[in-house]
Amino acid sequence: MEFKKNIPIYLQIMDKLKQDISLKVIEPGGKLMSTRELAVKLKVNPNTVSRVYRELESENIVFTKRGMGTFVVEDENILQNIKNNMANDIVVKFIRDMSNLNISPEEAIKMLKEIEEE
Amino acid sequence: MEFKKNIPIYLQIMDKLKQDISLKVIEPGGKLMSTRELAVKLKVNPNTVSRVYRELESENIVFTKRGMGTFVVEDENILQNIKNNMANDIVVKFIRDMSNLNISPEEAIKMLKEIEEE
Amino acid sequence: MEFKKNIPIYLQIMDKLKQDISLKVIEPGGKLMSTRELAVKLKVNPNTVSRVYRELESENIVFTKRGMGTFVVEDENILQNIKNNMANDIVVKFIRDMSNLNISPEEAIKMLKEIEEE
Amino acid sequence: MEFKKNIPIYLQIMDKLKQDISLKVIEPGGKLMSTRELAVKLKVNPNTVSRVYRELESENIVFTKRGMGTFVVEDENILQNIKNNMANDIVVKFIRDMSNLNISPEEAIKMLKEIEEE
DNA sequence: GTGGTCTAGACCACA
DNA sequence: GTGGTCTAGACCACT
Repeated sequence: MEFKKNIPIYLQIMDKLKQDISLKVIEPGGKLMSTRELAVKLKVNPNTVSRVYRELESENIVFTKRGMGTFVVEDENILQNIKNNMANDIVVKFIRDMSNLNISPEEAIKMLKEIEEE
Repeated sequence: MEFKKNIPIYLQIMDKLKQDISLKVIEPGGKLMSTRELAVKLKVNPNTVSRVYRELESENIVFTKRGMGTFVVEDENILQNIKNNMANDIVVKFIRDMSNLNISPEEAIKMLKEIEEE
Repeated sequence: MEFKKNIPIYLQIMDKLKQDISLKVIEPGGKLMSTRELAVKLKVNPNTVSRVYRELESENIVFTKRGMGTFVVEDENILQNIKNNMANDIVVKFIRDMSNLNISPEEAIKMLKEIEEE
Repeated sequence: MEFKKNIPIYLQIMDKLKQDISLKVIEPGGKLMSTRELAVKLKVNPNTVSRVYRELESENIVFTKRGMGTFVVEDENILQNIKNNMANDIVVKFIRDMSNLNISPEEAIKMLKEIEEE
């Protein structure tokens, strides 16, 4: 995994994990890699992974069992919502950004189709 | 103008000015407010505005005449491009963000239309 | 290092670093001194060094790893080009300056040889 | 006459006048345009031209007769030297700049010839 | 400890 | 009055 320059690494890792969870690459209730293990794999500082897990926990996406590791929650609804919320946020932001440029949603959709075809 | 917390103020001012320029709120060849004037208006430090003007100049959107002020370039093509580039960046980022969530452009467009109707 | 009066300090530091990098006094991929460290050494404000690093980054000569420091790029081609560009700029300026005085390149070269022998 | 961006206008005008004087476009003892006249012609602020004349006077290249105007000195030696001094300064600076890049005068001359041929 | 940003306030050259 | 540079010192996010 390569990291983009202008976005905090911990956020990039968080997003990747959220994707994996929402797409069930990691099963509900499944165990995440240990912070140390993941840090080695991604070549980042263990503190950075710690922060990722801490933030995911505060979003109720994972939980920690002392001495056991970190696990994905089993509540299907929560998992269901992760993807929806992320997508919704992105779409809303997109509409706002375009309207700031005086570009209507219809025009925006037209641009989307054009760029998609390239 | 109120500033978001997570984005550097100078970038937010830059974006606002780019919008104003691309929408011709500020005429091609027109003069921007002086650094001090804009700083007072936005309640930021003159240095921050200075940086904005410097970066806009390095993007060839404005130019400065020593002791005279800072002006929008007169080249219509460049101005045309500002808006296009900004819009393009937004659309590309949108497609990328959605595809990271395993959402196809078609689905994305569907969501766009739904949210628009709300 | 002593600074000339008429040239911005940050430009003088930039040029010195470019020299050091192009002459491989600082290795490709190597780490620059931290902003604070260099600021102390040169007896300038950390902000001034910060600006130097920012501008070098915008010229793709160095890059920064968040919280880690600032590093010389590893692309040998880019490094090759720094020296060539700097030298080329100097030569072109020289020719232009001399021709403004109605001195042909041939005469210029003659003067060069004379002065060199002194 | 168009002005370069990074060099003070008054210096650019000074250099142009020195050239004209050293190349005898303006005769020894001849009269310069009035500050006002030159300012209009160059589309610059009269203060700027004033400064040019003041600096030229302090270099003993011109002198002012109250109510009469500004004139080029008649001393041929001084005029002779203007060109030589300017050229010499340029050559010395060139050698210094190149040696900073670890480029010997011989290599510098080779580059000069190459660029000249382009 | 690292760079990034920001404020406050100063001085300068230029027009 | 204009932008450009610099210092001093602070706070922040990231590693």
